[in-house]
Amino acid sequence: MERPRAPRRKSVLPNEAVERPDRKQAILLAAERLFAQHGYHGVSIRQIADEAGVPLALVGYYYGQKQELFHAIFEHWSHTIHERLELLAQARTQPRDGKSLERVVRAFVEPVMRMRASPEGEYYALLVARELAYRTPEADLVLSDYFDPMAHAFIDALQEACPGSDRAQIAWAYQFALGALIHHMSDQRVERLSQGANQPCDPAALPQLVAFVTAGIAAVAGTAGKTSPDPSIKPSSHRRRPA
Amino acid sequence: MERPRAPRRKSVLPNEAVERPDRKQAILLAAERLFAQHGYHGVSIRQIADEAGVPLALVGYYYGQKQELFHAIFEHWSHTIHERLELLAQARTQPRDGKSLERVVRAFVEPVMRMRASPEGEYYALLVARELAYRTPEADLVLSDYFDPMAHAFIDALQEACPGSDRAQIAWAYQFALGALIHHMSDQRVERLSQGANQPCDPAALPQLVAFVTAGIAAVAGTAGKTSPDPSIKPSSHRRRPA
DNA sequence: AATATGTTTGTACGGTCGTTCAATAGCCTG
DNA sequence: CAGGCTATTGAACGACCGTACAAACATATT
Repeated sequence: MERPRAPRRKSVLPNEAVERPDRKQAILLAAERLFAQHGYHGVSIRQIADEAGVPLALVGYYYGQKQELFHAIFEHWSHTIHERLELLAQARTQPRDGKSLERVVRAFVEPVMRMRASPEGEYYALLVARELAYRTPEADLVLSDYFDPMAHAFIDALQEACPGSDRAQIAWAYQFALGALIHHMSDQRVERLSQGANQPCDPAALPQLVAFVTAGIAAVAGTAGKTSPDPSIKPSSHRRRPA
Repeated sequence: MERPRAPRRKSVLPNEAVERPDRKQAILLAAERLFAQHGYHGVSIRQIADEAGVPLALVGYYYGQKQELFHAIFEHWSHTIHERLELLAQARTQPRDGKSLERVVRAFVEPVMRMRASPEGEYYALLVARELAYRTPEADLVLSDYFDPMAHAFIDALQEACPGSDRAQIAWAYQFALGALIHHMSDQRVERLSQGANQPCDPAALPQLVAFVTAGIAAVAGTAGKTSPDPSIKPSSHRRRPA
């Protein structure tokens, strides 16, 4: 009855040098690339099989239904989420000072930017950016399984770094920050709009994004940009003050 | 040969009180809603026809190919882009002062937020948020036709409001700001993540988003948050300075 | 009444979709 | 060699897809 979902790859290894190509992973990579480029409904299993260079039926053999193949992509990258959480935990152990907020923001932004180094990471980032915007129950499931815990951890850390801030406000700020990050990952217009000055994958964008998000969150949290233990700066009201 | 694309609605009106429902617009509204919810490839023409309460063939009669129907949605809302550009032009006539940047940001954010008042506007905003992330040639065409001119106008205005700023940096900042806005329009997780405190359409989010984007752009532009003619605040270096 | 023009429909074509299944091939264990 | 297990394959199923078309209908003009 049950489909042999995850066939083990040679429990003992007699002649590993045969170098049989890993067709299962080839399917996953092809699916990742195509889903990222054209969306879930824009890609057929036949296209995925062709892209991976395997016969059609092999896709179903390894991953079952189309939706399970889609889910397997996120499962395959789930370790990156744990890495982000570890980095966040490290940032949280640092002593509270004026740079706490920026440290949390860096833990939020930098791992994602690093992912773009490899083409597969680029495709995965694009996939996340695309499917986060959907409101289907399927996407919602992936979201709550993989991304909601991380979001809560970041919101908590941001609130810690912005003393006296309201959690609801921080939740708004997190939404805006996530939007800036996600759209940066998927946007290609910046080259056109900057008249060729900016490249979509330019690493020079990282400090700009960190500065943008840090200042934005600080503004929403009602601080003047720096926080806590420095009493020489008073946030006056809780909106920035013009001249 | 030619398909009668836009049949005129009663050149003379003999008995207007017959109240024949506008089926053509019903199709457009249904397409808008379904495309926004499930994406272009996730919706069939038959679903659209059912949702609109018209027979299948009527969709093709009025709008031709599926892609033309999709394009018609953006054409239907193109007036909102002109309104945003007018609002921006108004903001640009104001005298240059410390609030110039915030005025431009408001012209950028407020019309979009107002669109959410009506359900159709909500769907259109969702549709834009979804299709902007795509990299298909079709989406790119819609983008460059309708949204690139507006983006250039806003980048110019932002640079004006941030004296001494680099246009390439402003282009990055615009990308981040657009991401924050777009994701705010399409996100529904904020209710979960704020533990019920924030509603997706809460008008209270507007000042938060304005504050976030204004401070973020100012930070990227290298100013301390306020700009120009006030010499009492010096931007020190071009990164915010911690305690 | 006859005609012209635009609107509405049922129906059907060829094609692609996701999924399934029986059959084959390779390999390790008896 | 026989057996059991996994991997692999081609072919086919029913369902749905986008599109087209000719007939029926309504309305205004001749």
